[in-house]
Formats: sequence, C-alpha cells, structure tokens
Amino acid sequence: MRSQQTASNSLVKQINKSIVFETIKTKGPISRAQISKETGLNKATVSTMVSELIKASFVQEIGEGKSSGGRKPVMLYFNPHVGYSIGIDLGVNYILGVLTDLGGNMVEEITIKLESTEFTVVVSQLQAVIESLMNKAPESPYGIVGIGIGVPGQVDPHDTILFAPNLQWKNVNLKQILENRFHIPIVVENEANAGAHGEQLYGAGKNIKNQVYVSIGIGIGTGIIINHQLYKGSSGISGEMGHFTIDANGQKCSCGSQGCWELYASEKALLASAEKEKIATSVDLDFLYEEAKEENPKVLNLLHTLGENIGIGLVNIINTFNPGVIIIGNRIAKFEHWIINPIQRILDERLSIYHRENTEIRFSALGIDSIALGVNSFTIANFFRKHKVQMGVE
Amino acid sequence: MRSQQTASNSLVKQINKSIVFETIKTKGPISRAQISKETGLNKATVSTMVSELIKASFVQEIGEGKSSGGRKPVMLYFNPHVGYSIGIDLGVNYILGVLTDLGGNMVEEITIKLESTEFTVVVSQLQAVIESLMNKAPESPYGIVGIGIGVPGQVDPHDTILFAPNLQWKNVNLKQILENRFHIPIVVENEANAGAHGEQLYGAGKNIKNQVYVSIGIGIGTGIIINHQLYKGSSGISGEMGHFTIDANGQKCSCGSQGCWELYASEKALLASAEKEKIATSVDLDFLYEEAKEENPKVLNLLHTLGENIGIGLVNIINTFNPGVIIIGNRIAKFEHWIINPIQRILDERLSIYHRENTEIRFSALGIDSIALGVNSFTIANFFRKHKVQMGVE
DNA sequence: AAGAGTTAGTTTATCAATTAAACTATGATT
DNA sequence: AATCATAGTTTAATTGATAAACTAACTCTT
Repeated sequence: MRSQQTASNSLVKQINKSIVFETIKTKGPISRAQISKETGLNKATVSTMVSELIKASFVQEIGEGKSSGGRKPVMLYFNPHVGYSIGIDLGVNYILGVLTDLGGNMVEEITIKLESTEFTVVVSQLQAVIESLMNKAPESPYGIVGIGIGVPGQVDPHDTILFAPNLQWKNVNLKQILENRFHIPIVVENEANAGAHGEQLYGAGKNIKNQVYVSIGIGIGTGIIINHQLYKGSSGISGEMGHFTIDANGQKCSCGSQGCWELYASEKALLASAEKEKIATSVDLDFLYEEAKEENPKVLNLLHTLGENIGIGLVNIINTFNPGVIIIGNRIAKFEHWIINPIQRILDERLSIYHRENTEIRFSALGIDSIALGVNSFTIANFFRKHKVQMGVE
Repeated sequence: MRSQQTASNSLVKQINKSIVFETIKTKGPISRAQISKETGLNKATVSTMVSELIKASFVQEIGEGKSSGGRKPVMLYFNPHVGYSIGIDLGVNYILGVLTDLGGNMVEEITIKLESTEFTVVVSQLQAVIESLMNKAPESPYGIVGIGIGVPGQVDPHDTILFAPNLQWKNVNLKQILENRFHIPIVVENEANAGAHGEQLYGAGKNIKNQVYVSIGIGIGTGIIINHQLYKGSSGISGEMGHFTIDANGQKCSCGSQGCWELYASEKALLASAEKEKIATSVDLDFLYEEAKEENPKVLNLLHTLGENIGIGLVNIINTFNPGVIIIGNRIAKFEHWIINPIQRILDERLSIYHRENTEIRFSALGIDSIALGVNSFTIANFFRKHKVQMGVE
C-alpha cells in the first residue's frame, strides 16, 4: 500500500548519528566539542549520539586531549576491533581472501590456486579459505559480521550470479549456499563494483563524489560511484564498459558484439599482441613485467599501444560521466609506469579542455587486494546500516 | 566550518510535505484519508500538510467525493493555475518558447527564426520572445515564477555557458543578463539535460528511476537521470556521449577526437550521406522526411544505416548504465518509423540477453517541445523547492 | 596561589514534528 | 431509529534537536 518512504524523527536521528560516527571515524581522535563545531550539531545532540555509540562499542574514549586554556577534552576514537569481516576475491584461477577489522584494516590474507572452475570444487575450496580466515579472527564483541565475495560476472539485485563467462557459471546462488553453511550475512558482488566501493572508502577515491573504477584484468569491468554511492543500474548490471564499441567494424567479441574496448585494452589483448610479436615462446603478465623493467623495446612498444587503447576507452568514460577521478585497478595497474604517458597523451588529444581539467587519472591504492577489500567493505557497510549508522554520509 | 548537512525536524516536514504534494499531483483528485493510506502517514499529519498546501494555493478542495458507507471525502486537487513558467529552446537557427502553468501544461507557444547567431542579436530576439510570452500569461497568485533557457552547449554549475560550438559562444553569462532584465529566477541548462528532465517528469520517462535521454539533432547530446535525478557530473558537463569513440581510427571530429558517434548517427551524418548519394541538389531534414514517406528506396537505405549507427551508440549506453529506458528525442525522433527496426536489430545482435531484456527504447513523448518543456520543468521545480516542496519525491 | 577567563561536557526547559487514540461529523444500511 | 462505516480534527504523548544554564576542569595572569 505504501508507495513512498516517509520521514520521521527516527530518520533524523539516524542521519545525525551517522554524521557523528563518520566524523569520529575520519577525523578522530576528536572531542565532542569539536564534533559539534565541525558538524553544526548541538553539543547536547553530539553527547547523546556519542554515548549511544559508546554503548554499542563502536566508539571509545581514548583519554584526554590538550587544553588551550580550559577543561581538557575527552578524545573519542573509532574502535575498529569490535568486529571483523571477510572479503574474498574469487578469480578465475585463484582465491584471494582477506580478514579485516571493521575499519577495513587487513589482519590476515590467504591466496590459493584454483585447479578447476567447476562450481562444486570452487565452493569447497572457498569454504576452506573462509574457515581458515575465521579461525584467525581475534575474539571480539561482534565477531565476524559478514562475508563478501567478489566475482567476475554479472550479479543481479538478489546477489544471484547471472553469468560469469570466464568461470562458465550461469544462474548460481552462491549467497544461499554460503548462508546455509555459515549463518552470517553474505554479499555477492561484481568484482568491479567491489573495487569501486573499496577504493571510494579506503583507497584512491576517498572523498570523491563521482568516480569510475576501471578494473583491467583478463577483461575490463567498471564500477560507477555517483554521489558517493555505487550505481548498479535498473537490474544491477551496469558498468559493462569493457564492451564499449570502440571500433564498430572490429573483431568479434565473445559478448556477441564487435570491436569491444576490452579486445584492445585488457590483459587478454596485451598477451595476444605479445604472442603475435613472438616476444617469447610462452608469455604471461609476470614475464612481461620483468621484460618491461629490463626495457625490452618490443615490450615497451606493446605497452605503449595498450596505454593508447586504454586511453580511448577513458575518453568515452570521461565524456559520459565527467567524473572527479578515474581509478585504474586490477592486474594491469602495476604497469602504471609504462602506460600512464600514452594514456595521458590520448586524453590530451581527444578531450575538450573542460573535460581534461576536471578528471584526474589515478591508479588503485589497494592494489591486488582491491577486490577483496572492496567486497569486504560492503559487508562492513551493511553491518553498520543494520545498527542504524550509515557509512560515508556526505 | 560545517562539513555536512545535518538533519532536523524541518527536514522531516519538508520530506513529508513533498510526499503529500506529490501524491495529490499524481493521484488527485484524492481525499486526505486516501493520502494517509497510500503514503502511510498519519491522518493528522496529512491534514496539517494539506492545510499548509491549501494556504499556499498549491492545492484546492474541489468538492465531495463518493462515500462507501460513511462521511463523504473532500477531494483535493493540485491547482496548476497558481503560477506560470517560461521555457525557451534556443536552437542554432530558431527560438522556440513555451508558456506553461505550474503543472507543465502548455498555454502558449512561439517560434521565431534566428538570422544570426551573434550574441547580442540573439539576446534581443530572446528578450522579445520572453516579453511576448509574459504578456500572454493569465493573472495568477504567483505570476511568472521563472524562465528556463535550453542551449546546445556545455553549461557549468553556475549556469555559465562554457562553450556552444554551433552558436560559436564561449563563456557567456546569459543568466545574469536576463536576471538583470526580468528580475525573475533564470535557469540556463544544456539542451539534452533539459530534455531528460522534461521527459522524466512529463513524458516518456515518467516514474522510471534510471534513464538516458538521447537528443539527436545536428549533433548528439545526452542527459542522464539516475535515481530520478539529473546527473551532471563533477563540473556539470557530463553526458557528452555524442563524442563516444565508436571508431578509434575514424574521421576527425571538431571536438579534437576521432570517430565520434555523432559523426555517424546524427542529422549532420544523415545529411552528409544524403549529399554523397546525390539524393537531390539540396537536402534538408524535411525533404528527407517527405521522401521517406514516399518510400524513396535510397532514402530508406540511408535511414536504415543511420538507425544501425544509432544502435551502436545505444549499445554503449546500455552496457554502461543498464537504464530502465532510453528516450530518443530531438529532430531525428520523427523518423522513428524508419529507424526503430535497424536500431532494435543492432541491440539484439550486440547486447547480452540480460541487458537486452531490461532496457526499453522509447521515443520522445514531448516531441519538438521537449527541450523547452524540459528547461521549463527546472524553473517549476526550483519554484516548488523554494516553497519547501520537492517535485518527484520517490 | 587566588582569581579571572576559557573550554568541555551535561542538564534542563522548550520547541517542532509525528502519531495513536479519542472525538466529531456525516452517510449508508438495516 | 439504530447501527455501523468512513472522513477529518483535536488532544495528549512521544521523540528528537536545541539554546541556555550549569557544572567541571583547566590555563594564565597578577
């Protein structure tokens, strides 16, 4: 019957409590008085919010601060050790799992190789990784608050994996299986969306309102942050910018289309061109990285072309979104040194000055952990939301 | 000092008042009791909101409704005649102005030809159009509440026109000039953003959360609606999807880039190919429209190709945004009949089934008035916002 | 070291808003 | 005429924010 979400006093409280909490997290250690000044909230309001946050163990009084001619302030600090969270980067041939506290700080990391992409095999390996991380978690008031899984595929709003081409999975409900097994909240999310969320909260995209995270691995996936929030589209599958047509009559892509960006600007593209150039009998990313460090001219040339091709897609993204930053992440990011210049040159050539000035290109700050830390950040955010405090309130 | 927008009771009231108003506007005539049921707000709350809305003349009691075994309800109705608004579509060779009531219903429309794109000439013609529309406005409590101007160019967050290539304007502050002249609020907005906003409120995009409006005229501009709100990017110049690279090594574009979508899928592209095909000595859009109706095979062929090229860009948009609908507007929209099939075919060929299923292609419901009605909708929305009621509350 | 001034944080009284419940008004049905 | 049903208002209670008063505790000056 209800068609809208109405407002009441409890909404007000929730918003203000989130603001107080966020202020403590980002600017702590901080006193009640300072919070009041920074946020504009009344001292009394701040006091009540803080005492509730302390009661919930989210915030601690950490001692007295310095006085500048009056009573000493009591400094408040976000206590990240009240709970822990698990994030998994489910790759095509590996599983990378992290255990973090509620501040997103890494406590433990595990990587294993995957021999098969068969669903049941992967699930059992996944469970082993999760169990092992759980055992490493210190005792804490809230324990493990959730598990997040980042997957290379399309995920619908109910966390069903619709299609993961490189894993050859279709319509699988991993969330349900893991919830039945572990009885904690599970989040399944596309890897690029995960990376975007993570970088926005902890990494290269902190405090940037609008940003696009470009995950360049075997293919290219993108995660879109608008107004500090992940944009997922009307059915949860936005951000397939790897399938931007950049050459309408170009090569056929496995997606059914032609001339998709990822055919020219991904790890797959780089390796294919390396083979074509006969750089070596067997090439992989690590090999190319070493060769690049040795300044192998053929490899540098390949990277130069790769950078240009990446640039072309970024032009499209910037023209579309006019974002504050674009963050390049995933495995290609470590080639930053060799691809940044050709990227910049293409942008300079192909963008209007207004667009050029307003978007900065950055590389992932979370590195190879960006996906795992990213999905992890979803479960942390969900946990706080359940406790009526939202993360990242503007 | 304040870093965030804190919440208080007045915010709650504003939200709920907006919800009540929106319910009356969209579902009126409606009684207080029904509003309470629909929104979940308490009857008392609804009563106070309604009485304030009546006091502000926004809402009227329009008589008694039918009883189903009890006291007769008093029906409430949004009164659109309390004020009027002006919207201008400033084209390259025309000015189209509309006068509407606050419901967005057209009262008067004027079109004039522009002989020159020189700034001072245009401004004086523009003022003439505005004055003439003002004279046509009936007497009303609030009078003319604002004037909106839609322009084919980039507009920054302060409504300065940064660059309008086809008008050859750079950095002009039209808003200031008109405010000094008319002393009413002026809004200057990019034409595609205007169209998007208008279609979302009154047209083909009603009640759709995420949508992209594609304005295909001489060039291609796009307006992005996310979460029922116009997305303008970090410096107000998002939506330049006409400059999507769809052929990385294609023709040079005036924007500095190469192979931009609008070189293949706009009015400009259509006319250029028509000339190349020597369809006639002098071709314009109206001529082609007539020829298409006569089923001139050469023209049909051109339109077929145009449709395919439009489709390629739409594939990019759908992969990026996964929107609920895409709305095609501006002058190419009247060729719907001849371009819709090739567009659909390209989408079927090039999109994954999940994307294909979730986005519907529509054509502008507001037609040639979509820009004028669109900017107009901004001034109306601003007027209501000033009176603490937001339009289009979810 | 006493007092003046300053800053931190809490308490109190008040205000604004929503709401449940009681109440008034008005009709339909039996 | 009596009973039930529905619409809308009034009232009292509740929640939350806030200004102002107040307590606490410290620094600096003389």
